[in-house]
Amino acid sequence: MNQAEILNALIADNLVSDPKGARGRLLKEAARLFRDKGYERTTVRDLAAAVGIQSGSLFHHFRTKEEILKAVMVETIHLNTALLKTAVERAQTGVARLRALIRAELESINGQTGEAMAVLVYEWRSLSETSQAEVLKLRAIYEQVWLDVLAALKAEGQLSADPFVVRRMLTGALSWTITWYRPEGGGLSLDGLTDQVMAMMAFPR
Amino acid sequence: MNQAEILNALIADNLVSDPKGARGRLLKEAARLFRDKGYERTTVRDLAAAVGIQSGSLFHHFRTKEEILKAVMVETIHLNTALLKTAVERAQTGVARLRALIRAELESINGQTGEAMAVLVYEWRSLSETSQAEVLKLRAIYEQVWLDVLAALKAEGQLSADPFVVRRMLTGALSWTITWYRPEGGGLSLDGLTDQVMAMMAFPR
DNA sequence: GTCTATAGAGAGATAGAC
DNA sequence: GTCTATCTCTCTATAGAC
Repeated sequence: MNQAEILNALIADNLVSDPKGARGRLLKEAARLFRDKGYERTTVRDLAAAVGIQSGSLFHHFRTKEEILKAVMVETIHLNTALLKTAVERAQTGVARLRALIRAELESINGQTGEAMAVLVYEWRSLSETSQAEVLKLRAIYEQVWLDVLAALKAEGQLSADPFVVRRMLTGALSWTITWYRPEGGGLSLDGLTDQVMAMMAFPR
Repeated sequence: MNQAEILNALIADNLVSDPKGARGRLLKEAARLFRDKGYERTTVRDLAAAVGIQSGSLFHHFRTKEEILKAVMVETIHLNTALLKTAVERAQTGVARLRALIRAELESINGQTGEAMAVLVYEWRSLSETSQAEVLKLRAIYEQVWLDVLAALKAEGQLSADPFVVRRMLTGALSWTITWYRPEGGGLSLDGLTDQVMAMMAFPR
């Protein structure tokens, strides 16, 4: 399954909105605005204008502004969990699986769906506590993919640090790339960036 | 110079407000509130209540709410640059200097001044562009301390990845600890956490 | 499903008394 | 230097016409 096929399967299962529909288009624009200006500084008027309607019309699709934020986050996790699982299945060795995860997460953050991933990380506090709990449940599935790979590496003796700590450090390091890495810049490619991360990490020999 | 002496020297130079004075107390509370609720969700009424005055009285000390955010950031950089420089001066080898920097930054983030460091990282977008430029100049001094140590390590052949990329990855990884690391928890100490970061990193042998 | 119009709440900031 | 009182603006959300 390639990226487009994964997306289509998720749309068919109603886990992700069709980006061609009204809801999908709004969520895409919302993710971009939330990332650029932050959730609090983005007004419902901004959101409506981005899809060419009046602010009152938004509330036909979503009951509250916060519901939009939550939808962005939920759909982002569904999509990226699917992408992550596919990436890890293809790799054959422990180290290759780790590399595949790093590559996939860098792509999620800096690729087309990157706005939404950044929102997930940096707008967490703007979500109500009940919504946070809901999104956290979905996020746990995503995190488990990472932890399984890291725990296997540790068991093989390829990793000396604690898998939980390693994952958390990588979460911070990889999500932070959105603030400085510019894939268009011609300099470092996503593969090159992945190489750099792997080169930083210790694998006992 | 220990931590208290460094702070006193900065207060004497008017680079950091005395935490016993009105301005210093407000900035301390502001940092805590901005970290917990975010800058946008913290009202001037919240800020005033935290130091026991009415919201109108705030504007005798600061012209705008944003000026408070900027002051938090500026004083935080001054303090932590001084702490970082002191930490690196004490270490004797390249790897020891890197360890000292990691330890110092983890302490800045998770110690007493941690709220302010988190504000610096996560509320950046709330600062006006002109203020951003000003704070960025100060931040560059802090970053240069890191880059000098990493470049020396690279020259020694102790580091295979690019120093700029390594620093950025560490920025993300270390600042992210504020979201999950709980020093009081009894589990991992700051030294233990530093060990984990060092254990993750590759130093060619 | 989108429009216009607006309700209702809360925000940052100001003015003048003390 | 802090108070009370309040101005003005902007925000989210609602109501009802089309």
